[in-house]
Amino acid sequence: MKELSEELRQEGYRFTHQRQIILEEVRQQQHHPSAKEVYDAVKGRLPNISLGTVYRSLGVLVELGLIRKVEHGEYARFDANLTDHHHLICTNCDQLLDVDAPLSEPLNTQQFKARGFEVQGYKLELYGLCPTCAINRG
Amino acid sequence: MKELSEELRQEGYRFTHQRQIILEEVRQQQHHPSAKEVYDAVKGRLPNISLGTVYRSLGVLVELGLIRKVEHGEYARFDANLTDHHHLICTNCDQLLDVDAPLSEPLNTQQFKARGFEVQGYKLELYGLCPTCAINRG
DNA sequence: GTCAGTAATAGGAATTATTACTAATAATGT
DNA sequence: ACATTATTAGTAATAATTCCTATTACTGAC
Repeated sequence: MKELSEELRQEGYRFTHQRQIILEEVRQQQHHPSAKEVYDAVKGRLPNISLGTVYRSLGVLVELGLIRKVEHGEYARFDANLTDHHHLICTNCDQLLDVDAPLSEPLNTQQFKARGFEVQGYKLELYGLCPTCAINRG
Repeated sequence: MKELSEELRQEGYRFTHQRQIILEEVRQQQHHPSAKEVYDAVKGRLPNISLGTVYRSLGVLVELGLIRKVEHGEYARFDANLTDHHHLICTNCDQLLDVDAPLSEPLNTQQFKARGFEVQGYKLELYGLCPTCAINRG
């Protein structure tokens, strides 16, 4: 895996301590943290970090493709899991979970060509019960 | 199709003039209007309508399943097209368009059961070029 | 139709995620 | 080390959405 410093410099960005810590903290969180949650986590290591810096850094990291931004509900969440996976929003407990498996049959994006659409990618969001709620509710 | 008044009463809501007009206006818009755009359109017919009423009514209509809420970007958009369809966000012109065709091969939601997920539904968002931009950019 | 009960509304204030602004700081190339 | 300039901390501004309250107007019962 390429170094963060290299990735940043390649795009004309500077490699700062804040950006390194922020990326580390997003990678450490099991769930998908919001900007505020990243901010709180980083504050333990950089007490003077500002929320604006967190937002800006997260934006840069998304742009570099080092993390993914998941827009759901009232605030954005950030995801350092770059493997091909989908998200499930539990209709019972409202958690956002990784479904660590791509589709068993990859989506054929060519099927939309006949209608004039040139599909480059897609985002699949699943709704239903997470494993815990599925057991508890039968 | 069941009447709006009946749908509302069935869930304990009242049938108001505002709610009827709001539903009509969302149905009339070709694109996917934001709450503010619905508000502006309704204001032509009900000059004293308040933005809060629009938000509350849209929420009720979503709850009744008469319209769909599409969360994308900085504000929510509303969609009265209830047919099985997906949305494409054009990476060139940033428009949100209907792709009036479900998948040629329906998504098999059972494939996630082995991992403990009880999938009830899904939302597919496509990224790429809309027909107009696809032609202009080759 | 009239009336009482109460959900819904208009209008405006409050909330809150995110972005913008600015002087001070620190990463970078030489 | 030094000059350049992107980045930061701190704070103010923005904007979508929700909340609050007195007033209005649906609704069901008579």
